[in-house]
Amino acid sequence: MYEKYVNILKDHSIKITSQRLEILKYLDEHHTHPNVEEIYSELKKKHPSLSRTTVYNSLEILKKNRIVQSLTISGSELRYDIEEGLHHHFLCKKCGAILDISIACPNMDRTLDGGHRVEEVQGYFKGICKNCQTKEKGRRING
Amino acid sequence: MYEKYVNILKDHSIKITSQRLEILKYLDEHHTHPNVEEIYSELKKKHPSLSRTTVYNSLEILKKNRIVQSLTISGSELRYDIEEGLHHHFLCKKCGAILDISIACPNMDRTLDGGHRVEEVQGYFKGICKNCQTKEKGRRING
DNA sequence: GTGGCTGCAAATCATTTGCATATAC
DNA sequence: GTATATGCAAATGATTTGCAGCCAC
Repeated sequence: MYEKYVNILKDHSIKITSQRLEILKYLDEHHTHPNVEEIYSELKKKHPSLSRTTVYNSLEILKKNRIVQSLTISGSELRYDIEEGLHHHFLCKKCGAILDISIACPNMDRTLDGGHRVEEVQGYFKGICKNCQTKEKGRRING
Repeated sequence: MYEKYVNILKDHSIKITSQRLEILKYLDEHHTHPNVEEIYSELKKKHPSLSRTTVYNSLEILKKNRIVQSLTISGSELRYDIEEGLHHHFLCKKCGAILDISIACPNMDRTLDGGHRVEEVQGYFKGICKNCQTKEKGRRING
């Protein structure tokens, strides 16, 4: 059950601990771009001794190994995401949901403006998601 | 001298105060994407009574009126930028500089993935800037 | 004249740090 | 057995809030 995650850690020569496995599993199973608090409080239910510090530490080492990435799209806290190929993100200003966006942006993967070497690319889109637009319409008197 | 900024505020029906004019002028004259602390400590020199709260408040009202935008690229604090047409940003992981990037990303200005309405777009690129690459080379024994 | 703005101090929230204990290898 | 990870509590840093006095309109 945890084999997949054990292997990921082994492949990167990261020491295997139950906390790291749980955090990795959580991110693999929840593509909701959770923040530290969400990961912490959710995992704390099953593993009451878990500390926030460990969540921070574990995410940091996973990030250094490019197994996860952190997003600054929300502005107030970091959000985490399993690395699964380049994709971008949409933040709904109404419900706060962060959604994966699959559009390709050309020109994103090379040297920029005369020589800046690019190592990471993140495209952030903000607006109102489909779902919240539907709700808006339903609430109005005249469509 | 402040006419330009007075007019910008007037155009948006924002009450004119010397603090707002100074902050707007600072952002117009410094395209370095400063954080609150930089704006505050720089302006404090000439206007010792200035408070951080006012810098926060002023930036907030300028942002609501789309005169400035805030960037989350640094991850630890907000950076501010005069709004001057869509452009993207590059963060140098070595020297911390944030540079304007002028490449155009197609597909960025429309409804996404079946209906999400996009109102803001920010493209963040991170890596090593041209200048820091030059320094790196100079420091090595063998090019 | 008054509602909105400024500036101060205290509060809040995410994250980091220091350190003693526990655990993977 | 030892270096590294965990967990706790305290510290830090950016931002927000509450509030009294001030100023633009």
